[in-house]
Amino acid sequence: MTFAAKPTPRPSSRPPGKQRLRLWLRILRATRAIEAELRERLRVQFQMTLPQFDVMAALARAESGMTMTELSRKLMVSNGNVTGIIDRLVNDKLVLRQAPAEDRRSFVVRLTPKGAAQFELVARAHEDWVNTLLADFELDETERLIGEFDGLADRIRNGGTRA
Amino acid sequence: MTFAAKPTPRPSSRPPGKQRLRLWLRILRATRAIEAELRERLRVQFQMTLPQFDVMAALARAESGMTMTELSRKLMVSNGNVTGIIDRLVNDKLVLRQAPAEDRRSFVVRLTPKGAAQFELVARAHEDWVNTLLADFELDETERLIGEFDGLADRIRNGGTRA
DNA sequence: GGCAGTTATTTCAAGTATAAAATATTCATG
DNA sequence: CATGAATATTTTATACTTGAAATAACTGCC
Repeated sequence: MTFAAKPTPRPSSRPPGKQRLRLWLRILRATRAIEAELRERLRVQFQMTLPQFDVMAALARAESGMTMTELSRKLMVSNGNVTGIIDRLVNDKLVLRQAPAEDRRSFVVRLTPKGAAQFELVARAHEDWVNTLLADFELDETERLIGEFDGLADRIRNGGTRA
Repeated sequence: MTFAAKPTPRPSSRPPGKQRLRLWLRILRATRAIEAELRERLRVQFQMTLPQFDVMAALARAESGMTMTELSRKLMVSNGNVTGIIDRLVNDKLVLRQAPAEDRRSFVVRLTPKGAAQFELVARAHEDWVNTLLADFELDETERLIGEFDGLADRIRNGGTRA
């Protein structure tokens, strides 16, 4: 049996390799490129911003609406931020706030019929765009990556609080 | 918010069109979680924003400085955006603009000695943070993912302009 | 030389983003 | 049932972000 043919410095005690950093930078660049592309298409074809679409997508999946805090956590943006996005969507009559009787601190936010109808349209296009943009990934490759990224966000969130 | 393990709805039975969308949403969430964590640590430990760090990182790698446009392309943010970030860094004496003699339209931006020294400090911490946050990925897994994400941003960018 | 077209940067308006403070409400507990 | 802690949202100040328009400077061509 032979050891590595490569001139590795020290296999056992590798210094904090830069590989994960390299991976992070690549993921970051790819994410930004995809977001830029989606943002541009949403703007040109549907006169809608990406955050607005994100909010509507979350609401479309929530049968009984969501509170501001739930939206904030789901989308991983600050709570103060959600206020402004919802304000504009309410202004455009795509979303409405309703006050639940049991807790007057909170609002439940949901899509209006107009909002739901418009979202259906946009969502179809959006899914196609993502399929095109990620066409590099074959089906089984996609499955494997889904597994590798699954729960990562939550682990980072929960692990990060103690450090 | 609860994160009950999903019942794994038999991947093969899902329409293939949705898989890439699912992958995209997971990548997006993970990226946002990592960015939030890095931003928080930069703020608390170094009183620095993430975009400012990104700019300094790009400059630290560029021996002879970069122009505004080069920075904008490298970081994939709009050109107008770079102006404000550089303004603040110049104000903090971490970066300086210098006018090249041959083209008076452009500036070359580079780190000051103070900026370079500070960046060294921050970069070490940043690398450790990323290593910790991406600790889920083993070395060979990391290598494979680097390969899969390599060039994706550029392909999206170049392919996206004509569509 | 003069002028059209391109390139580099800044400015602008609007929207997004954060953290922290302020408000309002609910809950637990004594 | 008072009151202090916790929760939900908005407000505020600052920073980031974009796309488009405005400036300024370079290039090529006649």
